[in-house]
Amino acid sequence: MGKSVQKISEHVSLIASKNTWIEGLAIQQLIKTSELNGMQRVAGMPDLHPGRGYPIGAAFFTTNKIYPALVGNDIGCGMSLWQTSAKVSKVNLDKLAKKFEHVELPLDDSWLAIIQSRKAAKNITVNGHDRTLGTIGGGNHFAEFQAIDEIYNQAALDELGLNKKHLQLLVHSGSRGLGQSILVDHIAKYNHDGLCESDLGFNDYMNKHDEAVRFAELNRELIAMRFLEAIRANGECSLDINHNLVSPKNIDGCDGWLHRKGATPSDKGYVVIPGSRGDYSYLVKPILAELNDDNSAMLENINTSLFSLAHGAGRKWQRGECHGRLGHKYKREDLYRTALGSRVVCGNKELLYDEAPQAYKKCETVISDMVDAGLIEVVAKLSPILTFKTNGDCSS
DNA sequence: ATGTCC
Repeated sequence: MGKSVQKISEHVSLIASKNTWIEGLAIQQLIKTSELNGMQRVAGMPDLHPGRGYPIGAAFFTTNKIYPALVGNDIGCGMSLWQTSAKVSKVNLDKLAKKFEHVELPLDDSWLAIIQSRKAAKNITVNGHDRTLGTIGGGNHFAEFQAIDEIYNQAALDELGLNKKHLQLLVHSGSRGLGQSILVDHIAKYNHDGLCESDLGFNDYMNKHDEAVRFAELNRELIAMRFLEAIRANGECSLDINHNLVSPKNIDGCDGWLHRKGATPSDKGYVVIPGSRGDYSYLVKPILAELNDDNSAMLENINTSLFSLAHGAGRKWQRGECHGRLGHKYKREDLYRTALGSRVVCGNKELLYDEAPQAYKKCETVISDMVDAGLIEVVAKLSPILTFKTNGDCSS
């Protein structure tokens, strides 16, 4: 179990076995970030990869101050899983792939009432970004129909109300332009110095941050609703977990702030760790310290992992270099089907290559690292059926 | 990541 937790320094750990490939630059960024003022502990997840200055796939625990730049621009980004009323056995891939022509446009006026009531219910008062509600965005964001492929813990699946016969819908998106504007405003005022709890801007950022988290949750809800509408099905949300956020947390008896950047919380119940569009995703049950207080080694792992897990398989290749690496071998048409037989809807050429399965690690290695570290139990394996990225501009 | 950078 200890083999998949690497101690990089006194307060920097990496949840990954020696065999799991992690880019050197990402480790450098992890160490650099650990040297920030007030930083108590840093934990890299097995999907750690380089970001813009700060790594992605990591959790950062500070006391007395927060670093909004560590959360990044996509405040509240996360994953939600919906069970649809549609049956897997009735899926016709050709027909299914054609049902999403309008899903990336702003929601039309027929959604106005539901948007207003859901905003009010979630205490979202910010205006000016409503046009992005219900839209997926770019990068690694997606909406993916999946089937439960293999079950390892039927009781857990029952607890979640999940049925193998039903088509599942996994949504990965965030707060779109809202989170971006909050970070840009913050950096313009405070640079990368972070904010002490006593600073005037602290509560202002945290209030805006918390609202952006709720906005991102609502965005995923509306994306799910419009995809369900597109296939004329009903659905129920099984889980919704944010992986980009900062929240108060007591760790090892110490009150502080836990920043998660591409790090899935392990203290919020069941989570889905998605593979690339050509790989399986895993529904997992985080193992809580309380359940293992008879096992000090496991407890220590849960603490050193900062109550966090990987948020995906992790990039192997940088964005932007994928077209060059794959272009000579794969034509554009080759990328609309995956090795698992699933389909891809993506109208943007660069995105099609950037998010190719080859650009990501095998999700199984990331999962087994966390199993070996005693952090999770795998509940079920989900296979992709149709991944929607964007209808996009087909000329690009 | 971004009503995206040229």
